[in-house]
Amino acid sequence: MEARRDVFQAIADPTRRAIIGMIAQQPVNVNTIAEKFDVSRQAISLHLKILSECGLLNIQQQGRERFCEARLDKLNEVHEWVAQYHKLWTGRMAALKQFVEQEELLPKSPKKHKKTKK
Amino acid sequence: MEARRDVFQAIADPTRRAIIGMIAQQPVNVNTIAEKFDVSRQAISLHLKILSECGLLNIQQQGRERFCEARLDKLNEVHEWVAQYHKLWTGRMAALKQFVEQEELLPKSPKKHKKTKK
DNA sequence: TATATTTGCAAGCAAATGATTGCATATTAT
DNA sequence: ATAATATGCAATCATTTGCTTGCAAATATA
Repeated sequence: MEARRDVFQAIADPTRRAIIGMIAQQPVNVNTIAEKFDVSRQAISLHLKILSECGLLNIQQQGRERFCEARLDKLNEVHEWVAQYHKLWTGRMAALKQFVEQEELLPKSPKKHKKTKK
Repeated sequence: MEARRDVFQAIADPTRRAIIGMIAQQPVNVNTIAEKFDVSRQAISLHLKILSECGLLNIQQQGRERFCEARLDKLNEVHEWVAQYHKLWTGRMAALKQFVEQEELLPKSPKKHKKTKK
Protein backbone atom coordinates (compact mmCIF):
# COMPACT_ATOMS: atom_id res chain seq x y z
CA MET A 1 0.00 0.00 0.00
CA GLU A 2 2.67 2.46 -0.99
CA ALA A 3 1.83 3.62 -4.43
CA ARG A 4 0.39 6.54 -6.27
CA ARG A 5 -0.84 8.99 -3.72
CA ASP A 6 -2.31 12.06 -5.24
CA VAL A 7 -5.43 14.10 -4.81
CA PHE A 8 -7.17 12.63 -7.85
CA GLN A 9 -6.62 9.17 -6.48
CA ALA A 10 -7.76 10.26 -3.05
CA ILE A 11 -11.10 11.64 -4.15
CA ALA A 12 -11.78 8.69 -6.41
CA ASP A 13 -13.16 6.79 -3.46
CA PRO A 14 -16.73 7.69 -2.49
CA THR A 15 -16.10 7.08 1.19
CA ARG A 16 -13.25 9.55 1.13
CA ARG A 17 -15.37 12.12 -0.65
CA ALA A 18 -17.99 11.65 2.02
CA ILE A 19 -15.39 12.15 4.71
CA ILE A 20 -14.31 15.40 3.11
CA GLY A 21 -17.90 16.53 3.04
CA MET A 22 -18.25 15.63 6.68
CA ILE A 23 -15.32 17.71 7.87
CA ALA A 24 -15.51 20.57 5.41
CA GLN A 25 -17.28 22.84 7.84
CA GLN A 26 -15.44 22.04 11.03
CA PRO A 27 -12.94 19.51 12.35
CA VAL A 28 -14.33 16.21 13.53
CA ASN A 29 -12.63 13.51 15.55
CA VAL A 30 -11.84 10.09 14.15
CA ASN A 31 -14.44 8.03 15.97
CA THR A 32 -17.25 10.41 15.14
CA ILE A 33 -16.35 10.09 11.50
CA ALA A 34 -16.09 6.32 11.71
CA GLU A 35 -19.52 6.02 13.31
CA LYS A 36 -21.17 7.52 10.26
CA PHE A 37 -20.06 4.68 8.04
CA ASP A 38 -20.81 1.03 8.25
CA VAL A 39 -17.29 -0.16 7.70
CA SER A 40 -14.85 -0.78 10.49
CA ARG A 41 -13.07 2.00 12.31
CA GLN A 42 -9.82 0.71 10.88
CA ALA A 43 -11.07 1.09 7.37
CA ILE A 44 -11.93 4.71 8.04
CA SER A 45 -8.61 5.17 9.73
CA LEU A 46 -6.91 4.06 6.55
CA HIS A 47 -8.96 6.45 4.47
CA LEU A 48 -7.99 9.25 6.83
CA LYS A 49 -4.38 8.28 6.48
CA ILE A 50 -4.61 8.45 2.72
CA LEU A 51 -6.35 11.81 2.82
CA SER A 52 -3.75 13.03 5.23
CA GLU A 53 -0.86 11.76 3.14
CA CYS A 54 -1.92 13.75 0.15
CA GLY A 55 -2.51 16.85 2.21
CA LEU A 56 -6.28 16.90 2.05
CA LEU A 57 -6.61 16.90 5.81
CA ASN A 58 -4.73 17.96 8.88
CA ILE A 59 -4.88 16.12 12.13
CA GLN A 60 -4.77 17.96 15.41
CA GLN A 61 -4.31 15.89 18.50
CA GLN A 62 -6.39 17.03 21.44
CA GLY A 63 -6.00 14.88 24.46
CA ARG A 64 -6.69 11.36 23.34
CA GLU A 65 -8.76 12.50 20.44
CA ARG A 66 -7.65 13.46 16.96
CA PHE A 67 -9.55 16.04 15.05
CA CYS A 68 -9.48 15.92 11.31
CA GLU A 69 -9.61 19.23 9.55
CA ALA A 70 -10.14 19.52 5.82
CA ARG A 71 -7.53 21.30 3.74
CA LEU A 72 -9.87 22.27 0.94
CA ASP A 73 -7.21 24.30 -0.79
CA LYS A 74 -5.55 21.05 -1.72
CA LEU A 75 -8.44 20.43 -4.05
CA ASN A 76 -7.02 23.20 -6.17
CA GLU A 77 -5.22 20.81 -8.45
CA VAL A 78 -8.46 19.08 -9.29
CA HIS A 79 -10.35 22.31 -9.56
CA GLU A 80 -7.92 23.69 -12.08
CA TRP A 81 -7.78 20.54 -14.11
CA VAL A 82 -11.55 20.34 -14.40
CA ALA A 83 -12.06 24.07 -14.79
CA GLN A 84 -10.07 24.22 -18.00
CA TYR A 85 -12.39 21.70 -19.62
CA HIS A 86 -15.44 23.22 -18.06
CA LYS A 87 -14.48 26.47 -19.70
CA LEU A 88 -13.91 24.73 -22.99
CA TRP A 89 -17.24 23.02 -23.14
CA THR A 90 -19.33 25.88 -21.80
CA GLY A 91 -17.61 28.08 -24.35
CA ARG A 92 -18.64 25.70 -27.09
CA MET A 93 -22.17 25.56 -25.86
CA ALA A 94 -22.38 29.32 -25.80
CA ALA A 95 -21.05 29.49 -29.34
CA LEU A 96 -23.52 26.87 -30.47
CA LYS A 97 -26.40 28.65 -28.84
CA GLN A 98 -25.45 31.89 -30.46
CA PHE A 99 -25.14 30.23 -33.81
CA VAL A 100 -28.55 28.63 -33.53
CA GLU A 101 -30.23 31.82 -32.44
CA GLN A 102 -28.64 33.71 -35.26
CA GLU A 103 -29.82 31.14 -37.77
CA GLU A 104 -33.34 31.34 -36.44
CA LEU A 105 -33.49 35.08 -36.59
CA LEU A 106 -32.18 35.47 -40.09
CA PRO A 107 -35.30 36.42 -42.06
CA LYS A 108 -34.25 34.82 -45.32
CA SER A 109 -32.04 32.07 -44.05
CA PRO A 110 -32.04 29.18 -46.50
CA LYS A 111 -33.22 26.38 -44.24
CA LYS A 112 -32.21 23.77 -46.72
CA HIS A 113 -28.71 24.07 -45.45
CA LYS A 114 -29.75 21.98 -42.51
CA LYS A 115 -29.87 19.04 -44.83
CA THR A 116 -26.51 19.56 -46.43
CA LYS A 117 -25.40 16.00 -46.83
CA LYS A 118 -22.13 14.45 -45.74
CA MET B 1 -13.09 -5.90 -14.09
CA GLU B 2 -16.69 -5.08 -13.46
CA ALA B 3 -16.71 -2.75 -10.55
CA ARG B 4 -17.19 0.86 -9.65
CA ARG B 5 -17.22 2.82 -12.85
CA ASP B 6 -17.71 6.50 -12.29
CA VAL B 7 -16.13 9.68 -13.49
CA PHE B 8 -14.12 10.23 -10.33
CA GLN B 9 -12.64 6.79 -10.70
CA ALA B 10 -11.99 7.37 -14.36
CA ILE B 11 -9.99 10.54 -13.94
CA ALA B 12 -8.00 9.13 -11.05
CA ASP B 13 -5.62 7.56 -13.50
CA PRO B 14 -3.00 9.92 -14.96
CA THR B 15 -2.94 8.13 -18.29
CA ARG B 16 -6.66 8.60 -18.65
CA ARG B 17 -6.39 12.28 -17.78
CA ALA B 18 -3.71 12.59 -20.44
CA ILE B 19 -5.99 10.89 -22.94
CA ILE B 20 -8.75 13.35 -22.17
CA GLY B 21 -6.32 16.20 -22.70
CA MET B 22 -5.29 14.70 -25.99
CA ILE B 23 -8.78 14.48 -27.42
CA ALA B 24 -10.32 17.55 -25.82
CA GLN B 25 -9.85 19.69 -28.91
CA GLN B 26 -10.75 17.21 -31.62
CA PRO B 27 -11.44 13.50 -32.03
CA VAL B 28 -8.42 11.26 -32.41
CA ASN B 29 -8.29 7.65 -33.51
CA VAL B 30 -7.21 4.84 -31.22
CA ASN B 31 -3.80 4.08 -32.66
CA THR B 32 -2.76 7.70 -32.72
CA ILE B 33 -3.60 7.94 -29.05
CA ALA B 34 -1.79 4.73 -28.25
CA GLU B 35 1.38 5.88 -30.00
CA LYS B 36 1.75 8.75 -27.61
CA PHE B 37 2.18 6.48 -24.63
CA ASP B 38 4.78 3.88 -23.95
CA VAL B 39 2.39 1.21 -22.82
CA SER B 40 0.86 -1.33 -25.15
CA ARG B 41 -2.00 -0.50 -27.45
CA GLN B 42 -4.13 -2.90 -25.44
CA ALA B 43 -3.52 -1.00 -22.27
CA ILE B 44 -4.69 2.20 -23.94
CA SER B 45 -7.61 0.36 -25.41
CA LEU B 46 -8.67 -0.61 -21.93
CA HIS B 47 -8.38 2.96 -20.72
CA LEU B 48 -10.52 4.07 -23.62
CA LYS B 49 -13.06 1.46 -22.74
CA ILE B 50 -13.23 2.70 -19.18
CA LEU B 51 -13.56 6.31 -20.30
CA SER B 52 -16.24 5.28 -22.72
CA GLU B 53 -18.14 3.26 -20.15
CA CYS B 54 -18.51 6.23 -17.87
CA GLY B 55 -19.52 8.50 -20.70
CA LEU B 56 -16.38 10.58 -20.88
CA LEU B 57 -15.86 9.75 -24.51
CA ASN B 58 -17.79 8.79 -27.59
CA ILE B 59 -16.44 6.54 -30.25
CA GLN B 60 -17.29 7.09 -33.90
CA GLN B 61 -16.36 4.36 -36.28
CA GLN B 62 -14.97 5.59 -39.57
CA GLY B 63 -13.91 2.83 -41.87
CA ARG B 64 -11.58 0.65 -39.93
CA GLU B 65 -10.65 3.44 -37.61
CA ARG B 66 -12.34 4.57 -34.43
CA PHE B 67 -12.24 8.17 -33.43
CA CYS B 68 -12.50 9.04 -29.79
CA GLU B 69 -14.28 12.24 -28.98
CA ALA B 70 -14.24 13.75 -25.51
CA ARG B 71 -17.54 14.34 -23.76
CA LEU B 72 -16.30 17.10 -21.52
CA ASP B 73 -19.76 17.79 -20.17
CA LYS B 74 -19.50 14.53 -18.30
CA LEU B 75 -16.90 16.18 -16.12
CA ASN B 76 -19.73 18.23 -14.70
CA GLU B 77 -20.16 15.93 -11.77
CA VAL B 78 -16.57 16.49 -10.75
CA HIS B 79 -16.72 20.17 -11.46
CA GLU B 80 -19.69 20.65 -9.23
CA TRP B 81 -18.28 18.57 -6.44
CA VAL B 82 -15.04 20.48 -6.39
CA ALA B 83 -16.61 23.86 -7.03
CA GLN B 84 -18.62 23.76 -3.83
CA TYR B 85 -15.46 23.39 -1.79
CA HIS B 86 -13.58 25.84 -3.94
CA LYS B 87 -16.24 28.37 -3.13
CA LEU B 88 -16.06 27.53 0.54
CA TRP B 89 -12.33 27.95 0.86
CA THR B 90 -11.98 31.03 -1.31
CA GLY B 91 -14.82 32.54 0.68
CA ARG B 92 -12.89 31.90 3.86
CA MET B 93 -9.74 33.34 2.44
CA ALA B 94 -11.55 36.46 1.39
CA ALA B 95 -13.03 36.82 4.84
CA LEU B 96 -9.65 36.32 6.42
CA LYS B 97 -8.04 38.84 4.16
CA GLN B 98 -10.68 41.37 4.94
CA PHE B 99 -10.32 40.76 8.62
CA VAL B 100 -6.57 41.21 8.52
CA GLU B 101 -6.76 44.38 6.49
CA GLN B 102 -9.34 45.78 8.83
CA GLU B 103 -7.17 45.03 11.83
CA GLU B 104 -4.20 46.70 10.24
CA LEU B 105 -6.08 49.82 9.38
CA LEU B 106 -7.75 50.34 12.71
CA PRO B 107 -5.85 53.28 14.21
CA LYS B 108 -6.21 52.20 17.82
CA SER B 109 -6.58 48.48 17.43
CA PRO B 110 -5.36 46.75 20.58
CA LYS B 111 -2.67 44.55 19.09
CA LYS B 112 -2.44 42.48 22.23
CA HIS B 113 -5.46 40.56 21.08
CA LYS B 114 -3.20 38.67 18.75
CA LYS B 115 -1.76 36.96 21.74
CA THR B 116 -5.03 35.92 23.30
CA LYS B 117 -4.09 32.56 24.65
CA LYS B 118 -5.80 29.22 24.11
C1' DT C 1 -7.91 -12.39 -53.79
C1' DA C 2 -3.96 -11.90 -50.76
C1' DT C 3 -2.03 -8.75 -47.49
C1' DA C 4 -1.63 -5.01 -44.44
C1' DT C 5 -3.90 -2.09 -41.05
C1' DT C 6 -6.86 -0.97 -37.12
C1' DT C 7 -8.90 -2.58 -33.41
C1' DG C 8 -11.32 -5.72 -29.96
C1' DC C 9 -11.40 -9.77 -26.91
C1' DA C 10 -9.52 -13.18 -23.65
C1' DA C 11 -6.17 -15.26 -20.54
C1' DG C 12 -2.72 -14.53 -17.24
C1' DC C 13 -0.15 -11.78 -13.69
C1' DA C 14 1.89 -8.73 -10.29
C1' DA C 15 0.73 -4.92 -7.58
C1' DA C 16 -2.57 -1.90 -5.37
C1' DT C 17 -6.87 -1.30 -2.84
C1' DG C 18 -10.21 -1.68 0.65
C1' DA C 19 -11.62 -4.22 4.33
C1' DT C 20 -11.23 -7.23 8.57
C1' DT C 21 -9.46 -8.86 13.06
C1' DG C 22 -6.38 -8.72 16.98
C1' DC C 23 -3.16 -6.31 19.76
C1' DA C 24 -0.67 -2.21 21.53
C1' DT C 25 -0.52 2.53 23.42
C1' DA C 26 -1.89 6.81 25.27
C1' DT C 27 -5.20 9.57 27.78
C1' DT C 28 -9.08 10.23 30.82
C1' DA C 29 -12.39 8.90 34.27
C1' DT C 30 -13.36 6.04 38.63
C1' DA D 1 -4.07 2.20 40.35
C1' DT D 2 -7.71 0.36 37.29
C1' DA D 3 -10.98 0.52 33.85
C1' DA D 4 -12.75 2.71 29.87
C1' DT D 5 -11.99 5.37 25.66
C1' DA D 6 -9.74 6.87 21.33
C1' DT D 7 -6.78 5.54 18.11
C1' DG D 8 -2.71 3.44 15.58
C1' DC D 9 -0.20 -0.60 13.68
C1' DA D 10 0.39 -5.21 11.61
C1' DA D 11 -1.04 -9.38 9.42
C1' DT D 12 -4.23 -11.27 6.23
C1' DC D 13 -7.42 -11.64 2.42
C1' DA D 14 -10.49 -11.08 -1.58
C1' DT D 15 -11.00 -7.77 -5.42
C1' DT D 16 -9.72 -4.57 -8.59
C1' DT D 17 -6.35 -2.45 -11.49
C1' DG D 18 -3.18 -1.91 -15.09
C1' DC D 19 -0.36 -4.37 -18.09
C1' DT D 20 1.20 -7.91 -21.35
C1' DT D 21 0.90 -11.31 -25.04
C1' DG D 22 -1.58 -13.91 -28.49
C1' DC D 23 -5.46 -14.42 -31.50
C1' DA D 24 -9.58 -12.96 -34.13
C1' DA D 25 -12.43 -9.85 -37.03
C1' DA D 26 -13.28 -6.10 -40.00
C1' DT D 27 -11.74 -2.86 -43.48
C1' DA D 28 -8.60 -1.06 -46.93
C1' DT D 29 -4.95 -1.63 -50.37
C1' DA D 30 -2.07 -3.97 -53.87
